[in-house]
Amino acid sequence: MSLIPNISDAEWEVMKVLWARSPRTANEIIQALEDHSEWKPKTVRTLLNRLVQKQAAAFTQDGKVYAYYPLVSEEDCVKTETRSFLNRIHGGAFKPMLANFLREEPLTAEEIGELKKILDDKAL
Amino acid sequence: MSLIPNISDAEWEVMKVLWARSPRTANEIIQALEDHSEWKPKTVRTLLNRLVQKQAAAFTQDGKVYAYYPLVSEEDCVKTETRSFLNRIHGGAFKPMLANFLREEPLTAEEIGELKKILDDKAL
DNA sequence: ATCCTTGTATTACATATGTAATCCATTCTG
DNA sequence: CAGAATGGATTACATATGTAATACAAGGAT
Repeated sequence: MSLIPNISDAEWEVMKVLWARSPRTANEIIQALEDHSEWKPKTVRTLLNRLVQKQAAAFTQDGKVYAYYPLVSEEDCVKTETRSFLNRIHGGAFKPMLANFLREEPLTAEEIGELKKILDDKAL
Repeated sequence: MSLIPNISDAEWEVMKVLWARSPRTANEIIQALEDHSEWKPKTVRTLLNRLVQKQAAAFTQDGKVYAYYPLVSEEDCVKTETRSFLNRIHGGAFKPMLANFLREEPLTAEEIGELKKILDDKAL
């Protein structure tokens, strides 16, 4: 039942890069993050180290260079985070949150259709 | 555009008590929390102080006793937290998260019906 | 062989958070 | 009035997190 470690906001950004493609060297990851963040290379390296410590990621060594890859799947992490979000905010109840957000969020007709289809499938 | 302060997990529990009914004295809040937490009274007082500092709550003084009340609405906080959750986990996109969870979560037929109704209303 | 470069390892430091304990002032009790 | 109890104010302390800088070691350049 592989426990998913807590992954902080900043770490999550790094994981997203790893999930998108891996393994990747530290420099590749730094590059990938330079686009949508202001992080200094050293910062990204710190985050990578922490992810390794937490066993959310690992690396293989090629010469002196490390290539990182995720140890936990995005799907599992998303599930874990969502569950903890639900527990925190909505006392664990899924439906109220959903109802709330279905009302709040702008959705296209098409999206609404897709969601209804999912519900239909589920109702079987 | 009243900014919602960051409210930590522990603080959120306290806010829930305030949202449920307020104003309440520190002792009443401590009592209310004793049921579903292991917190020592001093811990709850610390959390109350932090919430006041963050301007998420305030108190009126009656003699030596403080009665606390929320300064931010549950609805606004839930919205803020959910948005930040979506940004963090799903890159801001609502529908994928929803689709994911509609599939994962156990929902009763009745709940599915309600959700579909919300979607129908929304489709208009 | 030495110096520079580059990647990694170690260290830094402020703020947030969880979880209280101690200090202080005021009020109740005897 | 003196001591105890009670409630608030201040202080504590470890871990997490954001955000790096500095130290070190191995390999390439001269």
